[in-house]
Amino acid sequence: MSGITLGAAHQTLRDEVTAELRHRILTGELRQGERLVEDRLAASLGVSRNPVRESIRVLAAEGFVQVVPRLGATVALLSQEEADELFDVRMAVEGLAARLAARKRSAASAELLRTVLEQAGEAVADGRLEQVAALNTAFHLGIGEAAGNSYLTLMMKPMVQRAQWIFSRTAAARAPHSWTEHLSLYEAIAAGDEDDAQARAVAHVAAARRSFLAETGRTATHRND
Amino acid sequence: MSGITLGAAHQTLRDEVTAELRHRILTGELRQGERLVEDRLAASLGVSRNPVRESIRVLAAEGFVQVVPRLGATVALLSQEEADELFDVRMAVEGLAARLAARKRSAASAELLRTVLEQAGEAVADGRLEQVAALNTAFHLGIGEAAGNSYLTLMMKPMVQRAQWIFSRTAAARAPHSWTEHLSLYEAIAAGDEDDAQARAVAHVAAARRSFLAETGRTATHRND
DNA sequence: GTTTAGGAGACTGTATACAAGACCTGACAT
DNA sequence: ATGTCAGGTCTTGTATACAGTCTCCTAAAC
Repeated sequence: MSGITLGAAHQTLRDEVTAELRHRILTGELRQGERLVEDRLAASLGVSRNPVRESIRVLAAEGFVQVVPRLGATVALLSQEEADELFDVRMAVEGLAARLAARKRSAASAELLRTVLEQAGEAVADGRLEQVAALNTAFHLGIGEAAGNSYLTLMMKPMVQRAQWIFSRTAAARAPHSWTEHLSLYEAIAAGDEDDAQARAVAHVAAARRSFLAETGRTATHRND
Repeated sequence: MSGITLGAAHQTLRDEVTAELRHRILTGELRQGERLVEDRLAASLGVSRNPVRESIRVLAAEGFVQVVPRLGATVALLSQEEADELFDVRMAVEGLAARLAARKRSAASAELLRTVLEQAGEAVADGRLEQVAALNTAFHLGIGEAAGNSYLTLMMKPMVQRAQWIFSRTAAARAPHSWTEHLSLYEAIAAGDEDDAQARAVAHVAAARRSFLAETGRTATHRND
């Protein structure tokens, strides 16, 4: 009955399947545009089609999968334009998250972010790229949590994962630089400086965008006036 | 085999069920915290449990439903705090949408928005409140479309519907005023003035928040510095 | 009177079965 | 050579069946 052996923190097969499929998409094991055939996935995961179907619906709502009735599901296509579009949204949303986090200044959240920063420092030093990516996601989501806005949190989870998806395609060369920015963003939040926190979050995403555009070798068609 | 008779634009029962459940939640026919028992819903809709289950997963990802493994699904609770939180997110996201829409200035989108404004004027005059609400949603989503950012569009759909959900609980007294704001927002977008468009969108949401807080009789604990 | 074991009922989670639509192939007609 | 039509195969959509878990009620024990 098994075949998946992941976190084991989940209580239902459905959740494991969702996590596993999301993982396969994020890591590129399932490539963009690839067809998701329920039978095959069910067999490869050792479950029936039902959990798979429900997972696919969730992933579709999160934007990782595109479903066309009666034609099936495919891994969403993430064109350069769509990837670029995501940065616009992230600047707005993560900027807000940073501002609210700075406003709230929760001690527990600060503690969490500090821990993530610490672990990330080690992971970067050791060159554990996969873990760096995971910690990056954790940091951004941690800010979302710190904002203390439940809907924002709900929205940010797929958004940040989607961003990670984009970056998994490009090299992690920017990682050290990125964590410097994270640190100063954390400090702005901990200091309670809303404007500074928002500005740093926006700048961080903007820097990521520039890096992304540079690595993918595209000239910015984006109007930046 | 039927029981639902809605738009008929859908191709699968699952989509109809999702739309119907969402509708029942938005209209309050399914009340907050109410348990969603799969058997009962399936029977009441004349379908089997499968489409219902998949719908519930989608609605959970959209934030309308809360699912606890093995305990079942309930209509999400929308506390005053959470409702208030939503306004923060909307200001950020809809502000961005308005800015991008102004940047893009698509003729087709302008046409759509104009049509919605026109119909809304009539609906308000005739006092067709339900249609006013639907047109309100259409207008906001139309701006999302006009922004030409696919991820933003994906995100805005549940967000705007959630906002409508909140307002369905309060009187529609603000409607005429709201549509005046919509008009000027449309004009700013059509004129291509990004800053103005964003500002008007943010102001519109802020006005809605004030109205909401006033109607629900809460003093703003929100720090507005 | 309070507490706790146990069992019936209700509901969710998962699997399997069946129905219907979409696609591909190849033969046949034009 | 192109088109199109029939049949078969593959896949999705929906229904049904079964297993496991939670809840709640009852009754016995202290």
